[in-house]
Amino acid sequence: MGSCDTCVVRNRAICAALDGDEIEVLSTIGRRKTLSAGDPLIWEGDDSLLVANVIEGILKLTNSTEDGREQIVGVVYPSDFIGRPFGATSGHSVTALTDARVCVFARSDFDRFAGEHPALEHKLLKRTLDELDRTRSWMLLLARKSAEEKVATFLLDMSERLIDANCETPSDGTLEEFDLPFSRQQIGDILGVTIETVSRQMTRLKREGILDLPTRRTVKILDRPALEYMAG
Amino acid sequence: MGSCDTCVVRNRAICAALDGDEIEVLSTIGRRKTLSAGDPLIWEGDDSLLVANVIEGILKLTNSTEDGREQIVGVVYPSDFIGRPFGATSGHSVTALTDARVCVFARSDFDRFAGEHPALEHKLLKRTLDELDRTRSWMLLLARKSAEEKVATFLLDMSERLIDANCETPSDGTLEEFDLPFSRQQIGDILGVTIETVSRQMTRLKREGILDLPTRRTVKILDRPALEYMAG
DNA sequence: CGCACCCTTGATGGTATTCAATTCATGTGG
DNA sequence: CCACATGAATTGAATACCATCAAGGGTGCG
Repeated sequence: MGSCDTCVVRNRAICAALDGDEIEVLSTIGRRKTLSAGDPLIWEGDDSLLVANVIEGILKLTNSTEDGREQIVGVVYPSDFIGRPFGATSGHSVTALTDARVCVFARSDFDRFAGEHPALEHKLLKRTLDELDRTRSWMLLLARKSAEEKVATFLLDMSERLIDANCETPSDGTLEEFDLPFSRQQIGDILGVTIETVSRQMTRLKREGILDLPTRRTVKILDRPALEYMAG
Repeated sequence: MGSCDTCVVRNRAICAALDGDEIEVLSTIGRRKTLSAGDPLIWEGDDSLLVANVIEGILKLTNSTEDGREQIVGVVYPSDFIGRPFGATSGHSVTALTDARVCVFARSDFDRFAGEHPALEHKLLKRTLDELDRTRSWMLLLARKSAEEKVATFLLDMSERLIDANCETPSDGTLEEFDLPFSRQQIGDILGVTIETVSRQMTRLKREGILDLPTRRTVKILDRPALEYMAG
C-alpha cells in the first residue's frame, strides 16, 4: 500500500520523475521489505524476479568464482536502484551489509510500468550511465593500482560518499572523520586484495601520521594532501 | 545527410527503435566520420560534446592514471553506442583500434532528440544495463583471477564475440579459429597484465596443446574443455 | 636487403598472498 | 564484575606470482 507519501527517498530515487497520481499507482505494485545485515536479496545467476529502491541502509553487489573468490562489484546507498529490469537473469548477488529497508517490485510489474512512463526510464537511464562511468573508473583501480594506492583511493572515496549520510558535514565539503560501513574483509573484497593487505596498509598510514584510527571502524584523515598523493 | 537507408547497422543499433520518419530526422543531425586505426575520437575528462554509433570497426574505451598506466575499460563493436549523453564530461577516452566508421551526433542534438523519442531511450537503457552487467563481471576477472585464468577467459570471450563478425560460423555456435583484433599489448591492457605475461601464457597454452597459434594474430582452440577449466 | 616494430624468452626482484600465531574487541555466563 | 569464548583485526615469516629489465627472434614493409 502507498507509503510513498512518507518515503524519505521520494525525491531522490527515480520515483522523483513521477507526479502524485503516478506515484499512487506505483505504490500499489511495490512493497516495503526489511533486511537484516547479511541478508541476501538477489542471487547471482537467478532469474531476475524483482527490482528495488534502497530506502535505508547499504547493500553490496557481488560476483563470485566457482571456487569461492568474491568480488564486490558495487555498493548501493539510500535512493539507489537495485536489480535488472528488462532482462532475464541477474548478473550478481545483492546482499545487505547493514540493516536495510528497500521498496521492492516484481520485475514484470516494474517493466510494464516503466514502459508507460518515459520520465521514469529517463531517470533510470541517467542513473545507469552514471553507475557505468563509476564502475569503469573502478576497473582502473582494480587492474592497475598498487595496494597502497587502492587503500588511499578507497578512503578518499568514502570521505566523499559519506558526506550526505553525515549530518555534521562541515561547510567546506570535506569529511575528515567518519565511520566505515565496512569490515576489513569487505574493504578487501571491494579493492581486490586480502584482508591482511588492507590491514597492513591502514596501519602503515597510521604509523606515517596520515591517518588516525581511534577504533577499528573509525577513520580520521590527518594529512589529506598526502593521502591524495598516495592515491596516484 | 540521410544515409541511414543504406546503413549496415540500421537494424541492430539503437536506431532500430525508430520508424522511417523519425530516422529521417535523426539522419539530419548525424554525420558519418571515418577513423584510422589509432585515431582518438573522445578524450577522457573532456566536455561530453558528441555521441556516436559504431558502423564498422572496433574501438577501445580507456582510463589512465596520471603517470601513464592505461586500462581498457570497454571495447565497442559495430552497432554499439559510444559517448555520454545527459552528462557534462566523458569519463574515458575513445580510440579506434582498427580503421572504423562511426555515425556521430552533437550531444546536445542527441539529448534533445532522445528526450522526444522514448523508444530510443528505452533501447539505450537496455544496452546500458547490459554493458553494466558485462563490465561488472569483468571486474571479478581483473581483481581476482590469475594471469592464466585471465588469458583463458579472454580467449573464450573472444571466440564468442567474434561469432557474428565471422560469416563462416559453424552451426553449433562455437568458433574454434579466429583472428584477434588486438595486439599483445592491447590484450594486456584489457586484462590488466603486462605484454610479457600475455605472451608467456599464450605460448604455455600452445606448448600444452590447448591452442595452436599459426600466426601472431590467429588463435585456434584445440581443447576447449581444458581452456574452460583454466578460465576458472 | 635492411630497418622497424612486435613479440618472445630469460633472469631478477618486488609486492601481495598465504599460512600461522597473537592481540584486541565484544558479548556471555558464572 | 570478571573469566572466558568468539570472531575480527593485526602482525610476522615464507612463498608465489607477476612486473621489470634486458636481450634476442620473427615478420612485414620500404
